[in-house]
Amino acid sequence: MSRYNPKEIEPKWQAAWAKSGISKAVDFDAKREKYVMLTEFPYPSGSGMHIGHMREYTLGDIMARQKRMLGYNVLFPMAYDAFGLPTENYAIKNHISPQQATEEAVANFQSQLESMGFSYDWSRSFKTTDPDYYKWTQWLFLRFFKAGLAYQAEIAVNWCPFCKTGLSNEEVINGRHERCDTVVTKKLIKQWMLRITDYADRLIKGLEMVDYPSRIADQQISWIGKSQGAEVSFELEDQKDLSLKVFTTRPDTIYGATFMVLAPEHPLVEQITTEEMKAAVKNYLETTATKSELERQSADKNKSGVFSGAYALNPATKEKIPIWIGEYILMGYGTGAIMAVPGHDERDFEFAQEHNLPVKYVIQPAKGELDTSIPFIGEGTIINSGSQYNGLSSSDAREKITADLIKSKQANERVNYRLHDWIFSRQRYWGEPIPIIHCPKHGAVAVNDSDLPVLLPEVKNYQPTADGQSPLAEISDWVNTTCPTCGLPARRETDTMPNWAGSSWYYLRYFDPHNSSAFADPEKLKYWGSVDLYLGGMEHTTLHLLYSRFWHQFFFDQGLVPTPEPYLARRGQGIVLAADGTKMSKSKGNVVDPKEVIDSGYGADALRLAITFLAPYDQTTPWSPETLGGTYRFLQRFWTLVDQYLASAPGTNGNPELKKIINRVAKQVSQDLEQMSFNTAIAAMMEGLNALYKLKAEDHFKAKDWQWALETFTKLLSPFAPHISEEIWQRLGNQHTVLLEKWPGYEERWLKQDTATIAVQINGKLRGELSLAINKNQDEVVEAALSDPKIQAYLMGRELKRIIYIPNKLLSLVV
RNA sequence: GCCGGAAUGGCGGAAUUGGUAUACGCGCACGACUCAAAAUCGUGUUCCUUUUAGGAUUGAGGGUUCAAGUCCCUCUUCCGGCACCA
Repeated sequence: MSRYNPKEIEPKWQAAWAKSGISKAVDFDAKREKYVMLTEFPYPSGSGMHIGHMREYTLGDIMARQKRMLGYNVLFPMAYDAFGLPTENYAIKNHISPQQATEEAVANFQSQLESMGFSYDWSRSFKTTDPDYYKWTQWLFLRFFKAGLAYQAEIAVNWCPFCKTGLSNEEVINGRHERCDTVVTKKLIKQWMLRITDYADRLIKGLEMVDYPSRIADQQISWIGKSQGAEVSFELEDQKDLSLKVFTTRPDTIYGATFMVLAPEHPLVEQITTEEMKAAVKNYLETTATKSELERQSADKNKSGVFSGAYALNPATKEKIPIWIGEYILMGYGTGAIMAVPGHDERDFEFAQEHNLPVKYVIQPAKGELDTSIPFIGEGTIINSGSQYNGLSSSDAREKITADLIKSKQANERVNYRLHDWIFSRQRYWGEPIPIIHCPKHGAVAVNDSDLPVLLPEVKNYQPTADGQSPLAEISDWVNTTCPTCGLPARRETDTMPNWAGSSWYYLRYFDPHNSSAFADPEKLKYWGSVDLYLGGMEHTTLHLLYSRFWHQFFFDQGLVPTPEPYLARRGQGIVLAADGTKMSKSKGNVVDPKEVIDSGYGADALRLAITFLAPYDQTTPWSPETLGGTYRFLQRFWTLVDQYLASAPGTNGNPELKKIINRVAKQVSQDLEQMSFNTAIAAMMEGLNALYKLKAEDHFKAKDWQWALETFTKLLSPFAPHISEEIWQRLGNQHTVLLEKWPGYEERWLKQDTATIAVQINGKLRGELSLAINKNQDEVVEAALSDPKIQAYLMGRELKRIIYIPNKLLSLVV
């Protein structure tokens, strides 16, 4: 009798698999179908990974392993996304270099991943910080630059005072930097930008050709925030040479525009403010400027404002309307100015009340009275708007008024996006240098492709500076260079790329990780194509996932990749919370370290099963150590059953029950894996094992199919718990690995039952059960039911009105 | 406020898409083994009652149907995303 001891068998098989290279993907393999399975590559931070991170990797590993058994040429790689703020901040805190911090973290991550037994093709691994890799990140950036999609602009960016760097909109969550939780301020700096807004429509449309869950697609669509409307010009009363452009989705309400509001940062504020109002406006601008983004958003949505003293002319009514300045108008959206229609917009209504401005209603609800104590937001019938529009429905009026304004050249159709261009520079050390040289004569010039990579110099001092300059600016022998165009002295760009740069194209590098003459060989790009299944966190939906789709679509347009979308299917796993239902975090001390679980004796297999069995993969669930006990017991029970079998004499009898049990499990597990219903697949195996135990208690391994049954069960278990499966497979007398065995099919003939349990309902209530031979017809079943004394009692003296029979399942009698 | 998702035993969760609600696991109870405990094995476990039986039950209320966790209407709560976006 042997004991199940994961500590002994797991390291043994991990070493054996590494040696035999069973996880290697084969380029251009013609024999088998290919399958590209990706899980997001991790950011190697100092604190290591907890079991929550392992959920994604475990699920990916199960899928990859099963696809191999189904005969696919599986590409299942892993790499490290090592540039970026957390590593750098960690290095600063611990007084080590980011290079060293990265190396240590990667070593730790690697050993964590290996201890889980994941079947990655490690020969395709890399770090985004490898010069061989970021050479191509820089090269790809220059494609954007040469296509005019990377440009410099001086804008007020989100500035993290802790990390001392500018951030993209996507990195600011509730007014805070998503990496360090510091409240973000605004700072005016010259930034590199990527024109992601050029791809806004494509990013929405592209979702139609991929299989993403609706919550992911919806989130991207609402982040892009497309809205259709018109840009209307308002003339200024005293300065006829100037006009004020506003964006509106409701041109039908233009007759109700009784004032205008500009964002405090609007460029026209200074020009239009009258002498008398100068002091008040100046005062107002100063107060709003000191507020952080968070304060400005959360200050009870107040409707503060100041009158500029100037007036505009409403193009529809030709009336003179006052121009105000208010912080509820955002410079970053539309034109940074609005026509205020207090009768039909809640915010404008509040502003009008606050500052005693007139309210005019131009739409009447189709039903009921107009309530003039609140704004009316809905659709209805036009009133007070000139004879050509009055009486029209508001939607018809919207079209007609827009058309008329366009005809008189007072408006244009316009589509607005909430998405902004991607702020792409960081004033930090630990990132890819932006491969640009600033020449006094030629401006920003691309580094020659042949001079790539622009190596990140190793320096002693890499702390961020408060003045908005990257620490690279202080390294004069690196900064000073010559212009690639004219050879005159010039300066290197000192900003670096955000950590989203390297991750925007890494999946392409897996296809050809060691190529030194191209980011990937076009033939390999063609062979591997797109990622078939991409598993990752929901938190990346509007960050990495959106960014990398944008890069890919641009590459497609440039002819660099053969596919229009990078990821054919995306699935997002749910978060594993701590046992108390809160988020696992190092500061709370509730993090569960996979290594500790493994070393405590449960082993990787039981942990893999527990993570998977916990709940549906896409559901956020608290971790439960008790589940781990359950999955360990399950493995142990399987081990013991095999052990008992090996100690028994070879069987000779036939027993179809074995065929039935195993076929049932094979069917359930196969179907569940197809639908990624991992938890029920494990439940099916547990049920199967229970049934095997019951059978064993009856026949004591006398049946001759036990060898086949146990082997098949091992195959089914192997994607989930590979170590124990491999060990048992060998103990059952097999020489070669179980991991490349053919995935077990199932035969329907074994799944057929010879008796059916038929539920009998009377007036919708369950009143009895009949155990009958299968496929009886309705009359036979009714007859059987009527002869059942229990059912007779219920039918006594009542008339049978209706009979509904669902074959082999249910008989419903209505009396 | 808007857009998604969810609510099922003491707990995590099943339910072939309208057909026997509570699979599987945890926990708990009892029993076996043991000097004892742990481990292991076996049995039971939705709730209520007047317990050879009956009744109720999938967040609440209504509806459709022979039949509803599943479909329709109204509402509550929770989670995620967006949010002064004109």
